[in-house]
Amino acid sequence: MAKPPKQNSPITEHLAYLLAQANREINRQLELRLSKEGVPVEQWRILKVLSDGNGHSMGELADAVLLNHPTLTKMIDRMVSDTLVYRVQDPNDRRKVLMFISDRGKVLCKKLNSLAVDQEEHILESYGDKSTSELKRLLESLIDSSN
Amino acid sequence: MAKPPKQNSPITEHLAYLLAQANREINRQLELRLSKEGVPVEQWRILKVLSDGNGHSMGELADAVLLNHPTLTKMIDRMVSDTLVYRVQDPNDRRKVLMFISDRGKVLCKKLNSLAVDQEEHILESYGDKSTSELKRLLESLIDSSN
DNA sequence: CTTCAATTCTTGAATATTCAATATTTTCAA
DNA sequence: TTGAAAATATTGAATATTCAAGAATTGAAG
Repeated sequence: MAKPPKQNSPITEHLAYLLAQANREINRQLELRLSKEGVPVEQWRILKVLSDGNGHSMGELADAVLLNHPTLTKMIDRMVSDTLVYRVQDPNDRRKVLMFISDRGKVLCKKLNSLAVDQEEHILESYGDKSTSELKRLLESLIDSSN
Repeated sequence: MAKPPKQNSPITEHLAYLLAQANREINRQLELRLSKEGVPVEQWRILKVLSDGNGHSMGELADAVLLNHPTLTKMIDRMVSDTLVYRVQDPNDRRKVLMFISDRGKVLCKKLNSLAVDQEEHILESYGDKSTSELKRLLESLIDSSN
């Protein structure tokens, strides 16, 4: 018996495409809210990571906020100008720079957090509690299995 | 009774972050494979959409491949130089440009498809059949509910 | 018909990102 | 202890993306 003709799946069925599409849409919505404070999503991520009050090296930060090093350096330059964060040389390893959040940064971060929470709540409403937590679980496990 | 203190969820728990992280990782893997043919992911998407043989307008394409118009125009310029695609003015609406895939584009697209299929199979292996289809389902539904 | 608004695509300037190279410091082997 | 290799962050040039404006065409109201 002949093989069935291998139908060429449209791009919309690829996992990579669905992820890109969903990411784009959710990110667009988040951007929209954060733009109320004139802050790009990446800066919110940076502030959020630093808001534990500890110093974080640039490399650590770059991993955490999904930016590569040079891009992060330049974004941090802007944030330092805006006095949202500041640099301190790591006394234990002087190759490293430790980043800290400023008081002004903390205030801004709180505002941004509540804008972001707004969005999460909006998603919960339209998409459902159960779907959301299931989706999160699956995404975490996908990320795990990719390492 | 006092409310429990609202603990500030770390960024890694936000849906927007998980999506960005998963997208980044899967995209990185796909890029790696497609780089064997020296083609960026977006160009593969373009070729794949055009490989139905029909003409697609720039606006339609931009939506389909998740690029904004000027970025797409410039990428298409490159692909025209490489004779992978070509432009035809839409006879029914001369504001529009219809994009078509060339024979050379078709040949390349086939090679790229098999590289992409490799990746999907790799994901299926490490992540599982069931999780994958469930994740796809949830992503589709999230995208739906966002419109 | 004519005109004005809307649609579609492209262009050029401003901005952002990336790659490769550099500077500094640490690590570790000889 | 010295010197080479690795790790960390930044810089500058090359590249890519985005925003705002422009050109061409269509649609539609008066």
